[in-house]
Amino acid sequence: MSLSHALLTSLLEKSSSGYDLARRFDKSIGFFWHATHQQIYRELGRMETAGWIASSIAPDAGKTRKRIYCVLPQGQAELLRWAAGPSSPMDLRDEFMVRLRLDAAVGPLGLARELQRRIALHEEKLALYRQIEQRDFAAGSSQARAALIHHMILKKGILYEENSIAWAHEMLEVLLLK
Amino acid sequence: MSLSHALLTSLLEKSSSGYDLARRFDKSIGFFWHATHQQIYRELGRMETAGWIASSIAPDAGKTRKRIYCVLPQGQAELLRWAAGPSSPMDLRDEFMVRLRLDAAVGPLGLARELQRRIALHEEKLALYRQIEQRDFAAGSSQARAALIHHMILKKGILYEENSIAWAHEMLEVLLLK
DNA sequence: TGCTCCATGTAACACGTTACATGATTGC
DNA sequence: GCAATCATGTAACGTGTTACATGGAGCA
Repeated sequence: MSLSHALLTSLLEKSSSGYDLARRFDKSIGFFWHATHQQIYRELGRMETAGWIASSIAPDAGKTRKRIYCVLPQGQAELLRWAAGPSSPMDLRDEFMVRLRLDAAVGPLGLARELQRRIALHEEKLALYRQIEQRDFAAGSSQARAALIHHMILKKGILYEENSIAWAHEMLEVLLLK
Repeated sequence: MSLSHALLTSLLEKSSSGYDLARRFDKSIGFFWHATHQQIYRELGRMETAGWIASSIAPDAGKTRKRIYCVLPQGQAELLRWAAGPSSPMDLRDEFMVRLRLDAAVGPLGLARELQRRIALHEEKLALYRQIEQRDFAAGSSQARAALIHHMILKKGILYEENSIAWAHEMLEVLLLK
């Protein structure tokens, strides 16, 4: 939808190379927005052409091609312009729901195993999020606006995982009924 | 990801024209998987070429081009093959989270209004889902396996909306702090 | 020497969105 | 006759995925 704006925001937080950006992205915004390195390099190229960002050879480049990207005033203006517009709520495109409908239509497909695998994945993510929460947002510490917002974003993820696990357990009972 | 399998499943539930499929899709699987009619016609063409489905002129076509698609044994086999594989859990790609990070980075952007708009959207959807629940899955009625599954899918949507609304209210407080 | 990680890229293709176009049917 | 809806399609473009390729740096 607007990967470019997500990348711009990440670059605004910290100028970095495409590679670093890819890794940071995976560990922050990437929790709810995955992007491959190919997408990222393509977008960086476009944004540089558009004059939103500029690149320079990294101080620690040596003989490598490493370059650092930073946001130009034009890029920042574009971000603010974008942020003022409406945002469409995400849709929950979940393959597993289709499989469930198929199961309902043609009879038991033995989806319980797959559902249990998914529960394990959700629990892994939840554990990770809670670990981050304890590390970065210790209970009782007074928090600045920015920290509060980051905490709320993380909480969104935590709620989603908890929600998914609870639902999956109930679903499992239905699948195991007979 | 596998729109084709979602469409196949929908066609298996009921053979229909591309247009009807698009409308039914929007009102069932489409609650958590939107597709435009262009995507649907394209996929139908591909699946017919692949021998998964067959089309015939609709009985009520008159002078129109209306055609009915139905799933062939090959298509059904493909569905079962697909259903046996692993399904990747969906990612929560939400633009608004990026806006929040931007707000945290550069200062208040006045996102409260937009958040309130989103709360209203979530509440609309929730009301719709609950209405469907009352209509199709009346409390206390004994339910067959298929109905139980459909009910659980709907519940997934209901939980998600409730979840989103609760989170959004908490988020709103943070945004309105100062 | 060979392995892994850092760092960037090309190419091809699949999937999703938007705009535009066409013609029949239905209801006012 | 006109508008809305039914029904299907083309074209162009933007986004996302997968496979493959290149070369430097650090380490055993």
